[in-house]
Amino acid sequence: MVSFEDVHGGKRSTRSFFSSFDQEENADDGLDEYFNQPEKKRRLSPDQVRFLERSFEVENKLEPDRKIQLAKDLGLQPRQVAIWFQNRRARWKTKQLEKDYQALESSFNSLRAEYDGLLEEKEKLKSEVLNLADKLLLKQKQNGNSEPDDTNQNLQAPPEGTVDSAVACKQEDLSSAKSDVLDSDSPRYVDGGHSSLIEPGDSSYVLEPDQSDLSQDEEDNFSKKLFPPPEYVFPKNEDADYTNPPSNSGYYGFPVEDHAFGFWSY
DNA sequence: TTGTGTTTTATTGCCTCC
DNA sequence: GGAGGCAATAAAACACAA
Repeated sequence: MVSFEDVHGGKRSTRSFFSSFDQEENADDGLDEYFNQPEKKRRLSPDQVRFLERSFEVENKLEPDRKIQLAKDLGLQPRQVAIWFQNRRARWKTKQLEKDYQALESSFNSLRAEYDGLLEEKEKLKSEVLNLADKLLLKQKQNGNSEPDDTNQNLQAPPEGTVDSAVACKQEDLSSAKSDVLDSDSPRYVDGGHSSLIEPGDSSYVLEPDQSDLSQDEEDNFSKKLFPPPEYVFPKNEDADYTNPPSNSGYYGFPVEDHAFGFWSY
């Protein structure tokens, strides 16, 4: 049992919401004023908040018995305790969403860098192929052989699109690699939520394929793979429930290191 | 002191579960 | 149908720059 009767400090009062008049405002002249004016909100004292925080760390849901006991210990109304826990869970969830967003953002950024590198490599290889084809043609002309035989034909520059198809295959690998990363590192959302994180029109939607090189079909496939629909990015996972903050009763829904509660600072 | 942005406490309305 | 949870929101309390 912890008493918070004497923790009032400074401007703050730790009186319970509906019992405040029984302390310093219980004089006759104060009663009328008390009942005629709507009660002002009063912040909890730092000690009360600390106590509630510790309790929240132990278990973020509030059973009726525990609520009553906490209210007794803190000199608050049970309803105030319930409200505090409700708001605290909401803050916890917001914080978790921020963390999730940051994780996804950094994953996206690294994939974008990888993609840019591959694009660059693709251009290099492409020009190398063209260069070699030119050399080959030149050699053939020098040999005075205006009609290349079958062997030489095989060495000629590839028909338009061949190189890009090869590159497209690479890009396919990249996009599957991307989904692999998201599969393994990203949190799962039961309802496929968070799909708005990366959307066309969003300022973060900057990753654009080199479409000039792709046929229409390839373009379609490419963008589908690079920007899969939300359910592809966040496959359903029965094990995850991101709607529920951690509780001691079992599943947390987030990686273990996210559940230390230590991140919450006041 | 005052204007403004942020945080905290509390309410409301809807939903789900028993 | 009641209890309890959540999202959205209001409003008081607080922090802080100008």
